[in-house]
Amino acid sequence: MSKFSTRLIRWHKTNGRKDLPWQKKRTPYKVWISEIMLQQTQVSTATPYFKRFIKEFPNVKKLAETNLDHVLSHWSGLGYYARARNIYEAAKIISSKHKGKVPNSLEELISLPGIGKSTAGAILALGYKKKAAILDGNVKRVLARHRKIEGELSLPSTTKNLWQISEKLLPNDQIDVYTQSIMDLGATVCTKSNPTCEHCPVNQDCLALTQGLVETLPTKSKSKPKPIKKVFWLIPQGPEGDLLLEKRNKKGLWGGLWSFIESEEKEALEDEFHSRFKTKYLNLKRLNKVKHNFSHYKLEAIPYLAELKTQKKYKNSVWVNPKNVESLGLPTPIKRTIEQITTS
DNA sequence: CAATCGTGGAA
DNA sequence: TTTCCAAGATT
Repeated sequence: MSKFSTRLIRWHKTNGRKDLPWQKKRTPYKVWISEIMLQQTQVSTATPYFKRFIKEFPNVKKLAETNLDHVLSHWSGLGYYARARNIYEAAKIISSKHKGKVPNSLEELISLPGIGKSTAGAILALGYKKKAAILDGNVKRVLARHRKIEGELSLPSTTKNLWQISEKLLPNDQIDVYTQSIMDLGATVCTKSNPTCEHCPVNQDCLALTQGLVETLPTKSKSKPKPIKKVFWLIPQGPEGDLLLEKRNKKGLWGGLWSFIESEEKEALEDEFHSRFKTKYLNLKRLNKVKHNFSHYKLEAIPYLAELKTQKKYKNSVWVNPKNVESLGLPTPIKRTIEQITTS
């Protein structure tokens, strides 16, 4: 039986994915952008975002020369917006300290914001064909099954163990093909549910398959119930129908994106309104409740449209035509609420 | 170490 | 309908 890596590389020639948008004219820059977009994100979701992003920011220089709002507008709807903030900050660092060239060492890559050990490994292996290990969700699942690693995935000890295995399996040649192959195997064969082990190139010595543990590995920790957060949104509307959005703090949820005035108490929201606008709204219209699931809590928002006689300028705020918000970085529930307004 | 940080699709 | 989780990093 040939080596694990040899079998994977061979399997990739006929079964691997080779036409993903970031695989065409592959460059370290494209590998970097795609790896960030694909963090905790499925290929089908990231694909249209990647195409748009590369078209707008074809290289590090273009990215470094723009502004954060512009970057966020191209990330709107993709989630985990710290990734966009970090990508922009990293681009400026690469531009100023690395002459616009994506670094090719593990230490330099990891020192950049948003790039951890796995993403750095992917950039090295796929972008520079340098021997480096990755450990994403796919690889964790493949290795946990193949080597029968029964510890909970969330435990640092398990992660450490899997890193060692991942590094030990690396081939000396065709590291780029191998890296792509093990990800493809996890994505298409060694899937979390209904894996097709009969098509697996390393099924001969897979301990999970031999011992009937494929369905139970990797071991996942039981998740806690998500709390529900209830908020009210206030949406000032000018006489022409424009809406007032305000920029959220750079840190935290939806950092740097445009959102509505928010409070957990409706009274506090009205107080906020009076202190800021020094006027009474003509009408207060309750819109449909908005439900949204985050990774760590559930949000229920009740939006109120507050019609104003005039629209003045306010700090960190912008009046926008609700039919023309494409250029703004908007969280998905905010975008949906605006659509609710335009179609009502 | 545990919590935080989005979203859409699959089951 | 609800739960789970997908090419993780940061604090």
